[in-house]
Amino acid sequence: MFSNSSKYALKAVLYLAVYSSESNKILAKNISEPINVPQAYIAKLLQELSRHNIVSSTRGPNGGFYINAQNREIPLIDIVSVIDGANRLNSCLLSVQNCNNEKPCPLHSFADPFRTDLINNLKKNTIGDMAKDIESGKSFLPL
Amino acid sequence: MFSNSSKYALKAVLYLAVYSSESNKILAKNISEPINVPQAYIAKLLQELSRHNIVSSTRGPNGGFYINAQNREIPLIDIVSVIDGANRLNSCLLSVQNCNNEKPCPLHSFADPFRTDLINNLKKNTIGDMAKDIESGKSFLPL
DNA sequence: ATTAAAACATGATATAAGTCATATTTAGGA
DNA sequence: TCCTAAATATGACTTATATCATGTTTTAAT
Repeated sequence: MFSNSSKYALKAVLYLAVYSSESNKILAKNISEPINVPQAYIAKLLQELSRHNIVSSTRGPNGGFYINAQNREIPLIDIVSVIDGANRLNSCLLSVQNCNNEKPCPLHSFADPFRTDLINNLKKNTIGDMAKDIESGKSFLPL
Repeated sequence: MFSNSSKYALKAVLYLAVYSSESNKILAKNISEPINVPQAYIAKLLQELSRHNIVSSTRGPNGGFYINAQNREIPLIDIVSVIDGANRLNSCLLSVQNCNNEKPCPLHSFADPFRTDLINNLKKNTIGDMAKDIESGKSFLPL
């Protein structure tokens, strides 16, 4: 579904959304441990997200990564799109070229409502929305 | 979601279910073209499925692969399990260890009902069921 | 029996995904 | 202004997945 990289990126961004701010930046190496992802790897992913203005960062002493008000409004789908490419989620379960409701592959009816709904949720829900869920105890971040 | 190998395997099995029989075996190289999969690769996958009694085969002249009545009753999930392993479908969207309804990850509610549904469908529907759908024009096999 | 056609088994190669390491650039504080 | 802490950029390495190739065994027909 998602690549490992996207999963890591989502976790890291949500961690930042909950625990960081403009006045409380977090180092890549300090994100690594709580979300259980190798630090060099998460650093690389955060750099990529930073380049696309999905997370914020400053270099030098007291620098680090953080989520600002503007980042908070970004929908989750953008994270996945940057890391995995925009159309990874669009392909049919059997990777049949023109699989659609008119000419469905044999598994189309099992999967299509699922994927459509998932994509809509990823478009609708922002980083900030998810952070609120975590803060209110509706959902949990590992570990 | 599925690996390419599983997708190929599913396509090949469904192709056999529609076009083969005990008296009409099909060569690996003749499956390759209609389902758009390299022939050496599909041969390997069919051998694996044959070892697990999901497809039938006989060697020698007039041999080939085919689906018999017993194979026809096998649920689709078995194909995926043999190729991808049993628990690939079970993991949460973020690969959070103990993600469940009590302690859901932030994306749990987006994905869980659908994954459950997909798995149930793969368990419930057999190779024969899918073949019927194709034969009755309810669904289509590439190309 | 001999031969040929096919699956079967095994391993080699290629490509992509994931992980790690190092050097460079930027920014703040002494 | 100089030093240090951090992100950034780049590339090397590792592992998993996908693909290809070759030799071996089984089966049926002659």
